[in-house]
Amino acid sequence: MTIAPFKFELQARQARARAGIFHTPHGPILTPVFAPVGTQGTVKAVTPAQLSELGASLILANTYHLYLRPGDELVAELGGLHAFMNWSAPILTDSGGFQVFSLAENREVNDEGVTFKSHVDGSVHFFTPEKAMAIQENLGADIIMAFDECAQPYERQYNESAVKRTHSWAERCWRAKTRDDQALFGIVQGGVFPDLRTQSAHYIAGLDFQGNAIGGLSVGETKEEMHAMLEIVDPILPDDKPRYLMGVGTPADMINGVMRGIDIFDCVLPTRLARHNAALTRTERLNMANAAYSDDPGPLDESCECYTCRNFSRAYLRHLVVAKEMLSATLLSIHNLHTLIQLADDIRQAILEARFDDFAAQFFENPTEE
RNA sequence: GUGCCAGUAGCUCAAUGGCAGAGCGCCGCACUGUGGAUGCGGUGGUUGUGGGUUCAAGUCCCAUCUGGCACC
Repeated sequence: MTIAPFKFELQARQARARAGIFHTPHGPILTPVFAPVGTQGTVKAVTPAQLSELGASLILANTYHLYLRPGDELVAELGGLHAFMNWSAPILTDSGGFQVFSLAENREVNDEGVTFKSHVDGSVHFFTPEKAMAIQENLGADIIMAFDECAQPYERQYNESAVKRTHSWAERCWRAKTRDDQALFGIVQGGVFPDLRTQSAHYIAGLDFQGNAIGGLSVGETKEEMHAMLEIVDPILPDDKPRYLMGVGTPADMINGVMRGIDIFDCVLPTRLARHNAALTRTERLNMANAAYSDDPGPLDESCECYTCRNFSRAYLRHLVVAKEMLSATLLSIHNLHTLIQLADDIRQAILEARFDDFAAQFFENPTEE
């Protein structure tokens, strides 16, 4: 594995918070960054052109979903994921580990890999670390993820064997990787248990990935538990590699994450909530189905400069939501993504200008949804 | 005009003479490496109207109103 096109350049730091640039073959990622999720090769309800306008610099896609449909080999034949979905900026593919455990049925795990039934058609499949690498190489994202075992996302069991398996799989991913134009990130697991997280962070750090991720958080544990795990893991992971907190989160989660050394975030929340009628601001959620907005002529958020807030009233958005018009998902997705992307950018500027402490303090002064 | 059928929640409909309910809607909540999904909670009634029988009537009887159908 060579490291050729990838370089993480740290530009500024304040306490544990960092601002940097991660260079990839499809351009730089300015961190901290929020990555919209486009599981099936599309950020739902939003066009690539709209994503660009939002300032998205990195988006996610998913190995499990694209392998099942339309198939990674087809994507490769059609020129890879960037060409297929017409997105020329960086892409990260998740390995499918999480989905195998959260979506697939009848899974059976052993040290070799995972057998599972497709949630699409019930067909049976077998994933191994090597297979997850091969699929991700066919897809061709800039950042690819190690295949991990996310220990029963909704349980809180002390699962040391799952952590050890994740380590062995991480090493197999590292060995199986063949392309040098993709960065491979390892994933720290260990649930809410300090000793497992410590052990996992040391192991993953030792494999010298081009970036490191923290998985298995924000799956039902408390905020205190999540923060504690980040504080344990952070000093162990190499300082000169980007750190990615998988699946997180809300505006407050992002600030809390940056305070604990995180550089990259992704979350389905802004786009999922948009499809479920909610608008996100930095401090609250507005349920746009609420009758209270039926005659409200103002924008979603007075201080927001997104396309939706510049052009549409709350009353109109509420009408679209109640009438179940598709445009409601698009306009709310644009707003919600803007909220998080802009927040990441503001955090970055604050770090670069050495005022992130004040920024965070000011944020938490106001009541938030937490 | 005569006969038959039907009137129960905003809508479509349940309910042996025995606590008037469901689905949808409406109001609200949840959603964190995405199933445009789903789950949860709440609001909701002079049973068309007026009498009567009965311990007890949405239910049985009488009258009446409205709608539908059939026949003159």
